[in-house]
Amino acid sequence: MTDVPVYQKIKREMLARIQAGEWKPGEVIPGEQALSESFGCARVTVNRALRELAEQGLVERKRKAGTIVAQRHARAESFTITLVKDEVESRGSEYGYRLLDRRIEKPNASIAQRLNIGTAKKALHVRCLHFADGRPFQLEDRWINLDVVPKAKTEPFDVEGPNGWLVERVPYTDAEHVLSAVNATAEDADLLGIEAGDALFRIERRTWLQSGVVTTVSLSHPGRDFRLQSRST
Amino acid sequence: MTDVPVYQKIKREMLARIQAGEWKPGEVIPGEQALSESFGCARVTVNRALRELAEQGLVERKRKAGTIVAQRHARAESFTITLVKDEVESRGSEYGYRLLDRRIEKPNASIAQRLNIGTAKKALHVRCLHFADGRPFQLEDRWINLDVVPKAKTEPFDVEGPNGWLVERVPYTDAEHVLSAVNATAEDADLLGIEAGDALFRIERRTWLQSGVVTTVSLSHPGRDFRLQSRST
DNA sequence: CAGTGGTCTAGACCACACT
DNA sequence: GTGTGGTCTAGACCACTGA
Repeated sequence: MTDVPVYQKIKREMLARIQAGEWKPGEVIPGEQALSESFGCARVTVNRALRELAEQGLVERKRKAGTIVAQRHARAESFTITLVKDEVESRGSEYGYRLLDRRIEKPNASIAQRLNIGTAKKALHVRCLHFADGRPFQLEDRWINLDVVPKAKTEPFDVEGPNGWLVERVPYTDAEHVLSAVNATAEDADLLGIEAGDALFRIERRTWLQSGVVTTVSLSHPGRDFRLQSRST
Repeated sequence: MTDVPVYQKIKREMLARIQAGEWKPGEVIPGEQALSESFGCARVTVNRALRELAEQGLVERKRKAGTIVAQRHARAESFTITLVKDEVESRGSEYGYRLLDRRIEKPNASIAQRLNIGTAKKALHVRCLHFADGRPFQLEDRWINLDVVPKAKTEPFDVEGPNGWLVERVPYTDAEHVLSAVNATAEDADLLGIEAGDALFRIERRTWLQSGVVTTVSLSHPGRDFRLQSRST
């Protein structure tokens, strides 16, 4: 009963103080030193509690300035984005894959900008479909920067999607994700076996290796089959 | 240049080993004790590196069994879900609010289940609109459990939305979020000033205070105006 | 039962950012 | 300058869980 870790107790206590209005948004709260004394524990323990609250977006920390209660009531929620194959199989469905096209071509201005290369430069463009029990589950439209991943040049991607291939072979240091809802174009609908205009849940991802963009991809899922879920405490 | 924290260097090194195939998925990696010796640092430092990798979903840790490289290539991505008002204002737009209806009524079976109350029990049902520069930005459809939040019974919600009201007054211990893409119904479209069938980005949230459900809400945004973004390293 | 990770402590040094 | 958070260490105890 009482073997809840000390740093968690402290987190709860501090949460309670924030919610009780004892510590107001924008206000500086006592320093780690002072808190550790009042809680009767080591400073590192208070530090961990505060660090986790900061990760969750409830407080903001700055050296010298101290820790302040976050102005905006925002909490960071964590969603797990899995590889399609795992996602499909975790639902108990059979995974399927089909390559649509694979071309080395010049990207348009928008894609070139996303890849951070010139429009004169060619890149690898792959489009493919992922199935769950034979039903289209995800439409993948990907561009790969051949400067960063030259070995992709000779990879046919006919039996394995570029997603898994990249994950297993190319490391990345940074990632960006954008989630959105869009209406399916006629082409999207045709490929996904749905009606034009149906809602799509789209995940756009870009990954970097140091300062170079590795790949940028758009993953579209029929809205009725896809959702992202998170649960936090 | 070289003042990167040790635990981060260790994280990178371990990431590299995983990506190089030196440590394979499902395989047990050396224990913290052994690693700290080989890295020439304290065990706590290795512990922090591994804890963070586990939070990101790259490894799984079990007592006694040790640490294994995660089977599924999954990474947890963190998205920040802000209060509508802050979201609108952070875009430099003017925030507006309008209450649509507020009733104390019996929920249908689905909602009753979500609130974890019987269908005979009444709950507070609030629907309202949030605007950005006069344009509908979010349609909120909320149910509040009056057993847990009795003081909501007398709150009119005519000038402030229930979202902000709850955040400031009612603490919660657990939260669940579900993100999805749906097509707007005729009613949704009418209220949001869009066409029926247009894609909506929907956030469904449920919060608990200990074991009781505080509230469940559906937040719908016109797809063309809304996206969630994350950036991680 | 025994090994592994989870947590805690007391003390320390340092970088940063405000004054 | 100087105080605050960021990080690190060496050593310790404990809970969990697989063998």
